[in-house]
Amino acid sequence: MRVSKSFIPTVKETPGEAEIPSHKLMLRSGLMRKVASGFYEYLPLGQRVILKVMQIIRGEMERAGAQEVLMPIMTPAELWQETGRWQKYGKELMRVKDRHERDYALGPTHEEVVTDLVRRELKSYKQLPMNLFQIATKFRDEVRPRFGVMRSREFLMKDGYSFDVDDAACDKTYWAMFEAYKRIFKRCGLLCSPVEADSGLIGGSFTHEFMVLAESGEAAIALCEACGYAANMEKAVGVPTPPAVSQAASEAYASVETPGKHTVEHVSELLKLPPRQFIKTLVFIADGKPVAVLVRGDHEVNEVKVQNALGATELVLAPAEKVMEVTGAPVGFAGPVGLKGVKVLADNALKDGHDYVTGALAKDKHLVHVEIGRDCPAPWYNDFRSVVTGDGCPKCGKPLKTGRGIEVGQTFKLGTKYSKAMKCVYLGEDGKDHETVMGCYGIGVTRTVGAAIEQYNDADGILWPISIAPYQVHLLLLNPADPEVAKAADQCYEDLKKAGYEVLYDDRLDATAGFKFKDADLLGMPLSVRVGARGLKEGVLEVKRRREKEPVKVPLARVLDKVREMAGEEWKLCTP
RNA sequence: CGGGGCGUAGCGCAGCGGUAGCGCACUUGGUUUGGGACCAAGGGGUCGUGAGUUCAAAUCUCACCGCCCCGACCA
Repeated sequence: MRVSKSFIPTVKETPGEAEIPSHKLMLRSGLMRKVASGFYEYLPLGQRVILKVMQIIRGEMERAGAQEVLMPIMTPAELWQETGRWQKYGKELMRVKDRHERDYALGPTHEEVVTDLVRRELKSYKQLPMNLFQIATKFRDEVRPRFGVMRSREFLMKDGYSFDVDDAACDKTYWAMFEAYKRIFKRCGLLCSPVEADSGLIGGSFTHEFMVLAESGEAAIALCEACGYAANMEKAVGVPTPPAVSQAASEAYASVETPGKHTVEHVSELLKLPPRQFIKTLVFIADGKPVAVLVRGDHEVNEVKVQNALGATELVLAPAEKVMEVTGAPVGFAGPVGLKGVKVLADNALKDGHDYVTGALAKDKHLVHVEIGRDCPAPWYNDFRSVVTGDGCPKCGKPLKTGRGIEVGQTFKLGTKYSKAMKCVYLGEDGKDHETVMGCYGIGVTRTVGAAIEQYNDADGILWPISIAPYQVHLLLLNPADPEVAKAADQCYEDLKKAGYEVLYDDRLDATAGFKFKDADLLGMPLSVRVGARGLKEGVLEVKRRREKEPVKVPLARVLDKVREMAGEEWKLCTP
């Protein structure tokens, strides 16, 4: 493609609306433009990247035995009512009415639609397994769209759904999809790790999120570099650092004055005892009932874990008045000793410690030398806290790291949740009806593009992995006014195309060499070939990898070889 | 939905009661051409919308709309 004939509106200055690198660069490099908050137009370069990601996904899904279909974006309300999600999905579900006032939802995901399709066609176990996917536009009316394509209201998603005869068969499909996902992201050139994630209240199911590590990621994760364990913070388990005191206190607990000190930090300073020796007591309201959760002073309560353990549908931190009512003291002085009428949960990390400091259930007072079990009833121990840096890996014990990630895909074993609600059954060998066991598998296509940029950029622009780069080679004509140079560049363009490369040829007459270099860095094609009068005098062109600082001078006749060699290096980075 | 910020030329911004500005981009001509060239001449605006205050509003007041950030939320 000749730049002179193409629609690639690059801009020098970053539009004010963009905050994170991928968003800034997608606008600056002319990949997309915004129509309204959360809605974007993808321009030719952006669309090429999207198509490449889609092709990789298609290839791997088919390789793993899934078949592509296309379902409607607009879906009848009745289907959503069958599973209760017409209500449950809330405002995020975009709803529209047709001229007859019938309700529809613009699909945010397609479990209902695909399950309806399959139940209508599925008769016998002989038709299973069935694994269908589509790549289509999805709508989610996000409360706060942000970061460009990272959280938009309309986006491209690959969504796949599998139907199996039983749990074991579903597991097999699940792991096949899991492997396919690893290959997909690797082929896109992404460093991506599957992490265990919270599966909410759906019992017996499990799920993995595929995370691209990036500062700007919205999800917090914990990972072990030693053994590869990785989990979403909602789910991650850590081996706590040892307790401050491992010997039981010999003396009875005693009250100390701690006027105005209502945080662990402040009391810790006052008493000159480490936060690890504290019991932090938080009061929550779970489905209307107060519960107290105890964690060590250097730990934080993980609300998702508490909620799951209680089986509660709603969990909120208790307001100050409620804390007063339950503990008889203002916020900051709660403790387990003498606490009555409340269910008490304690994090496992408290189990091995002794001689704790805790709130005294009275204003400006704390207790020291507290022994759980001696001074208060033994609470319900479980994992109720979030992993912190320094915790040990639950698998290998090495230190865990915490970081942030962008969720580009998720695999989910659904079980019979939808097949039961929608009666998606098949006739088994035994002559009886059985519910299908389902899995669902999503990939945010547009988000994957953003994540790639998030992972690969520098001060000058994007560094595309070759597998998803809009073009593989960026050819720069540096002296367009010089007929010799122009001729050589034209020839090079033809040669590269003939050799099978996708070439973006900057043949513009009105742009200076410097301008073209800047554009090339911004656009980020993995390889560039520079044709200039300077080099031509010596009979050479310059070939450069975007990731390298300096170009390599190559004799005219050897340019194709050099490009092939460098392209080969780039492809290695995208090969599973 | 709560808190904060911003809407002035395509983009980035200044102006903050008295004639609408700057840089980049764009058009034309000329000189240039290896890291976002230079000179000259141009084109482009109901200052987000609507009310109000005032002799006079981009500027002050109110309402609405839009956009961005933090939070809540995210099968």
